[in-house]
Amino acid sequence: MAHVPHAVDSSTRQVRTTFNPSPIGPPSIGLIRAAVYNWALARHHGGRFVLRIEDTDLARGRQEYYEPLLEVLRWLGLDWDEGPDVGGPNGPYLQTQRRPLHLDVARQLQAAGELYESFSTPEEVEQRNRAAGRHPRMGYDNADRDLSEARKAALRAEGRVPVLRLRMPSREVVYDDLVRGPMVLRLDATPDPVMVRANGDPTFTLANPVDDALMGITHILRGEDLLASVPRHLGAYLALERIGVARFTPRFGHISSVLDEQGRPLSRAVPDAAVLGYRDRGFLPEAMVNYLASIGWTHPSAGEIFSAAELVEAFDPRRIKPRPVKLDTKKAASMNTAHLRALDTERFTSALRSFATDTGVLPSRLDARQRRLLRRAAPLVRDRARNLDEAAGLVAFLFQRDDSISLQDEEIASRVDRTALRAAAEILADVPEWTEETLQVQLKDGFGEDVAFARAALTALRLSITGRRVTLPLYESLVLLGRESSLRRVGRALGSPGEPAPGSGDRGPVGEPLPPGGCGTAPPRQCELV
RNA sequence: GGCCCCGUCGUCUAGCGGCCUAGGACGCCGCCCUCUCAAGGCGGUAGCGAGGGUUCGAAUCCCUUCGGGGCUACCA
Repeated sequence: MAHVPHAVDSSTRQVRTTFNPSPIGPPSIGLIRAAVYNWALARHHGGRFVLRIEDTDLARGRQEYYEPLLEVLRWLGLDWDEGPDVGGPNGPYLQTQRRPLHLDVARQLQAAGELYESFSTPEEVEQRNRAAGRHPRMGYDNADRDLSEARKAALRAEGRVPVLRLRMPSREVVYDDLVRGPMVLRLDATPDPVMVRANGDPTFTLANPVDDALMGITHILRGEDLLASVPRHLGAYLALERIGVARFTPRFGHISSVLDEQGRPLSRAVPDAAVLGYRDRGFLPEAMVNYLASIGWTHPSAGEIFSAAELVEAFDPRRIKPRPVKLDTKKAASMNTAHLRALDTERFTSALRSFATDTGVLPSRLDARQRRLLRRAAPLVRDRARNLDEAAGLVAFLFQRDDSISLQDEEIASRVDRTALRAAAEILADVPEWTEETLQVQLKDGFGEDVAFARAALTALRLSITGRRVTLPLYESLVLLGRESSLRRVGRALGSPGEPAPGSGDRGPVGEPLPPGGCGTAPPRQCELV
């Protein structure tokens, strides 16, 4: 007979969701996607988002992965209401510190007869399965459920130490998955699971439900690999409810795994799996949240590009696709571009500035002139860079010293047509006023009808003032850089007297940051002092 | 072996019995813009795994089958 577990009524109970990662590797796409969903669910309902670190796997858990976990969540703006750093009334939030709690609950469970001592070793279980003609991988056969005290004493006398197993109820339940809908589960098809190991350690099957129960978690969105352990968890909650530790069974939702390009479950070895890597490659946090949420979830009306606020507003776990999804970094990149273009100048400038500072393209302190430069360049950059990394590259030339622009790169050097550049330099030298319009008119007039020559000259000009092939629009770049610096850079490219010739090799590398208060367009004297 | 999940263009996705000769996005291909690298604009390519039902009508419901994945631990 089917039995519906005590359901959570989200209309009367505050929604409390949780994210409980194990720090066993760099935070991955799949893992953080779960965080996004749980966070969005809590925020959607005006509930609480609880962070708990399941660091009990000492063998695999590493302290070095703990901090990156919090770092990712902070970067993405997935703020937690309870957990490490912020505390809360249901702590501690590090699972290793909750061991006394787990063991105390285990004692209560055992006293109530929910847990029993089991002496069978895995080898014995397998032997019994074979002997009985069952498949060896059938699992534990519940053989120790009703051992007499005398028998237990005898086994103990042999030096055996028992594990504590949960007595699974023999009944069917209708389990309604938050993302997959209802399914019928036979709880007794699952062998009685170990809750406390022989060495006294609690297992995940005990610790996880106990912690979630104690923390009042109402909804849990987790990986589909845990779908198979739902019966065990349901059994655990039923027992916890009976002894009064849990007041209800939370709702579970199982999200699919993320696959690599070949369709294999994403492993930590895949570089693109690491979320922080995207940040380092110039992703905007809002774009990352968008992409993460988009792995299997679609906004009902906003289209593919949506903000965190829109995600929260519309989030419904039933819209999460249950099927596995391949990682698509190109799609992620295009989303990032879309978010970048959507930024207003203010926000774009500050995003660019902090990224460029972190990557060393900009000095950590900008003077007023540099700030103005950055601000003026920002709108130009925003409409052509596809990510912050490119954006930083596009503005780099404005903050480099004139003598650090390198044309050494073969690829670049070969594109500099010296004759055409000389012609451009001559025109530039006589430009009456240094504005986009004037520059454009003068240069165009100067080149006459020869399109190929004009193209060569403009290319050479771009290369010599920026040292890069892909740049901001040329005339704007010249104006931004200023007459002095522009002419000096062109002169250097031509190898003017007194200046090192191209390829002479004594210039700093492209991208070399200026010292604080650098001198991109400052008077020559100051620059040469540096 | 058992239990469970999943299956629409290359990829992600819309679709929840007629609006679908299947829509969108990314990718890819092509074109346009251009006396500058880009960025951008426009267009094209391509899919309901298969077979049976149910129905006037199925991508949508049912069954079977094939394929992919998970679990079957004193890992989490």
